[in-house]
Amino acid sequence: MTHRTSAETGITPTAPGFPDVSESAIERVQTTIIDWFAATARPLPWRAEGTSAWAVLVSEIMSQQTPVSRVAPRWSEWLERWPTPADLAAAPTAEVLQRWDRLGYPRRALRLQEAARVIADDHDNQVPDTAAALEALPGIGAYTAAAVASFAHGERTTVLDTNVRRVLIRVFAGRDRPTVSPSRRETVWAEQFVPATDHVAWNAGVMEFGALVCTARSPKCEECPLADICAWNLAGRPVSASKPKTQKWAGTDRQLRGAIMDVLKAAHAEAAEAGDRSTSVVEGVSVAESSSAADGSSVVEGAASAAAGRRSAATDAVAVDLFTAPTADLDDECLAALGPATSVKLTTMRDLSADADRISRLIADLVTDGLAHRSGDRLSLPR
DNA sequence: AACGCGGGGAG
DNA sequence: CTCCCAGCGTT
Repeated sequence: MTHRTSAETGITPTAPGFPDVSESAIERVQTTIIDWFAATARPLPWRAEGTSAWAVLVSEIMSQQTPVSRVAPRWSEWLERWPTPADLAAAPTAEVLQRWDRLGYPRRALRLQEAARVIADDHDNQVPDTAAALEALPGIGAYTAAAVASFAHGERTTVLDTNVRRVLIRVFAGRDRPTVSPSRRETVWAEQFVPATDHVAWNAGVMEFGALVCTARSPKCEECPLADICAWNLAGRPVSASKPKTQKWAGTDRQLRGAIMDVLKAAHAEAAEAGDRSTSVVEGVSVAESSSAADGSSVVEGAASAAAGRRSAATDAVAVDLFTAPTADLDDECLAALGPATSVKLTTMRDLSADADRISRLIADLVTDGLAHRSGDRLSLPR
């Protein structure tokens, strides 16, 4: 029996935004979602019988802000390469970032390896089985901790991702979309919807329901089994006035950081390709000042040689230069002459003209963040 | 609470 | 083009 307050007792006023909900409505929605999930759940690879808790944890980290369709291939490769936390803990970080591929937010890969080391060292290589213990690990917040505890261990937790929040807000609060991040009050409010039994099916089901039916962009209300009870639908699906402004991408620091990481990965791959097994890698990015390339021609030469890579006789290293030249100076013909690793990204950089200062700052940030390693004027993926 | 952080695919 | 995606950590 759920303890209720507010309307029934008159002691606590119903909080605006997170209204009190009747027991019958809760039970109706729970049953509908759980039945719907049993009938229509996608066969995601990490839902297969026998998936280890570690594999579930990896899937959750990879899925943070990344569509599951892009996660699946990387997830399979990771688990084949690093079947347990100890395997990942012992891996070279350069390889970890390389195999993270283009999932985005590569810092997640670093945090995942850190978590693996904590699990291997402090938890006997076993993924913690409570949300509280999981949340203490690097890169694991409230959502991921609850999800892993529920899906991998069967703990009754409140899983509150963007999908769940949207479903609950629409069905029970009649609003279009949740706020940017869940408040403490919303989290407490959401707990009442998790059933005493079948909570794993509820957690997975309501998340899946938000991903497939109650979607953000074009919700499929015509085929929604909750259409008759959904407060948002019954209210005529009002659209909230202001939405959070979208983040720019072209020309931003984030894009440039990604471009630098691309260069480092390409250099790393090229060094590996060259069979440099003993020293393992030697990659580098040297930041060249562009002031001497005002006429443009030397910029092209420099860029071309950078794309081709440069082999150092002394170390058999591959060096890649990242130039700070204005992209405007590179016409299409010149860009076509560039190698794939550098040219593609640099062409989309709007104001790379900016400055060596900017690139230097971002490189320093990457080193600080642990995404790059600096040795003299050479930059590489971290060991 | 607000911000920074990647990258891609759908509308 | 804009929006959105199984968020987290820092300020």
